[in-house]
Amino acid sequence: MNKYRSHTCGQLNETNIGQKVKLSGWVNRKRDHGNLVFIDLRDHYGITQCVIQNSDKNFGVVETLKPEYVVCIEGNVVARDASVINDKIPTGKIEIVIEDISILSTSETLPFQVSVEEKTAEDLRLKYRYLDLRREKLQRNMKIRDLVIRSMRKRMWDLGFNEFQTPILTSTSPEGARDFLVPSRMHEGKFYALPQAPQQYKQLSQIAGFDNYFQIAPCFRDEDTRADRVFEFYQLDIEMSFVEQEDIFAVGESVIPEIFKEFANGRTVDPNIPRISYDEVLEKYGTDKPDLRNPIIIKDASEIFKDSGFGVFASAVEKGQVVKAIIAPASSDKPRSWFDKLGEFAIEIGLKGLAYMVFTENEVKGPVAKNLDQERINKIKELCGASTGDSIFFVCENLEAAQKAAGKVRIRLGEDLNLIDKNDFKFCWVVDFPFFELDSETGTVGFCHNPFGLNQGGIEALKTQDPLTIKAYQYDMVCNGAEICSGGLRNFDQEAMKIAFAIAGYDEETVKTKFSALWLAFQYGPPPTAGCAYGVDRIVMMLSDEPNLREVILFPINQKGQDLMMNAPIEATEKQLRELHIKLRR
RNA sequence: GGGGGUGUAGCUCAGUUGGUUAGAGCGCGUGCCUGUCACGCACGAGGUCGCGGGUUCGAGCCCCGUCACUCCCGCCA
Repeated sequence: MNKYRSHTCGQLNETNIGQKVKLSGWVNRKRDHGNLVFIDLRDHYGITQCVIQNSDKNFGVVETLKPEYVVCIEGNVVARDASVINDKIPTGKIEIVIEDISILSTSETLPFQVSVEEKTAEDLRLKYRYLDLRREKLQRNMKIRDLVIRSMRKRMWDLGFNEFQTPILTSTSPEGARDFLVPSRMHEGKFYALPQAPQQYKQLSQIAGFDNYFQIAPCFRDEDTRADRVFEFYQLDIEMSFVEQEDIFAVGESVIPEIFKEFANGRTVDPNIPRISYDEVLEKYGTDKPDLRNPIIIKDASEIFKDSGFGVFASAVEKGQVVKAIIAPASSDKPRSWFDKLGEFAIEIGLKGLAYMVFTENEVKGPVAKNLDQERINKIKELCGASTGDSIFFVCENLEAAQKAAGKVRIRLGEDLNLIDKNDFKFCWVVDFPFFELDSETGTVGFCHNPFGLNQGGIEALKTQDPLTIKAYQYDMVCNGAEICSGGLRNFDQEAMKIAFAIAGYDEETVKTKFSALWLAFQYGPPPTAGCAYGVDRIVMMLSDEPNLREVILFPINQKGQDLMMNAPIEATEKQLRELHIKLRR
């Protein structure tokens, strides 16, 4: 028995009755009955009730205890009388009769209660994060985080992958997010960058011949935060050699959905993981990260409205716009106000309004139906698979805007009509992302994703096709409407790269300097490689059923990127700045 | 950079149409209580109503400005 404990606070049960034990932990609660005091002693593992009578020599000490004092208690494990058994905790059948107690440390009055799971202001929780972490929910979440990461590593190792650590102090990368820069002391005027991802390193590891690489890799991006986006986060980063797209999928599918199953805790995991093209998800779900739990599928009704009596849509279609139809199952009995609210929602998301028709028992109601002949109404009904009791909403815009808006309406209807099973996980791979995209500000063509990605159709496509129609071997894994993985096959043909970079507006010299390491390495026998990266924090967030990343990160920053506990960021001293050759502009 | 929400006791919140001394639960303090487990009972302390200005006989409440936190858009290959 060590000085502090023989058992933990979650360990003792009937089998220990009669034993003399030693426990250490925090005073979760004290219930003082005057001549009888109960202490709920808490540690990471659980809570054990300790009791003392006024006849005992230590009674006075126990009476002075306050919440969150740390104490060491020695005593006998005794059975609780049947009438006072606590079924809520595993140790509820026994209690410790205190024979000796020492106070290891004391606590001031708390800024918020640890033993009560009550809503607490975010900044207060973050300032006293170590107190917040003592609470049951965060203890549980951090435990899940550990187990998930442990499971990831084990599964990757079992598949024959090696984990390597890539540098944190590295070089800035020209494309992508804003970098965090670290000034160099030894090289005046030069800066390191923290990695947005180990992208180039992992490709170089494959050029180095390490066939299967993975890493639980820290990544840093200096972009505004969100509930599901923070400055620093972890990826399960993967790169493989001599593989095709399906090989990457096979690895992902034998790791990620399996981990979801492992931590499902009563929830279900759909074993079917469809591959859906980028074009198709936009058409059917109006987003590149569809929530497949939502059964609504968007349909294109442009042809039906062409030359129809519904003038607004007919003329819009004539001008090249499209009409998207979104079915709202079993909604015909919704009050007028429900339809009005959806109209307001439509305006919020930038639409002029939301047309709809309602299929009731005897008639078709709603603003669209009045101006449409029966044949067209039937066609729409058939198109959407609608029947009596359903309604259909219509969005009319140019293609991209219509898809996006219809996607938002689809999500809204899914929530409103309670169509989503919150206890289910549904995955899919979104494949065939575009290789190039039009920069909305400059109007020029640029890379859609990794500039070293492989395009479909090879050099031939690069030379002959309209760049914006070229697809990439680029894919995302999506779960319940959240992107949890992104990856692609890599280009390893330097000739093709030159052409691709030229289309994106880079001359060879620029590529050579900006991506010097990869560019040089590609001259020395690069293998075909592919990879992807899974968002570890997001996966833990989903498995913990939390809406915010801060709930699954040990010491998170706030929305403004400050660590309220450590007080970061903070001004540097004159000496530090001098050493770093930095002069502040005031 | 833009939009929404919130800000009242240590914590979570209520506060009516602008009207007396701003309330509740928890926590905290004191006392009582031998079977509680969110113990109970009694008493008590505790307030720059985020901050600044304005309207008014009178502002927690109305108006203007500002700050903090949070959610979203932009941004995030």
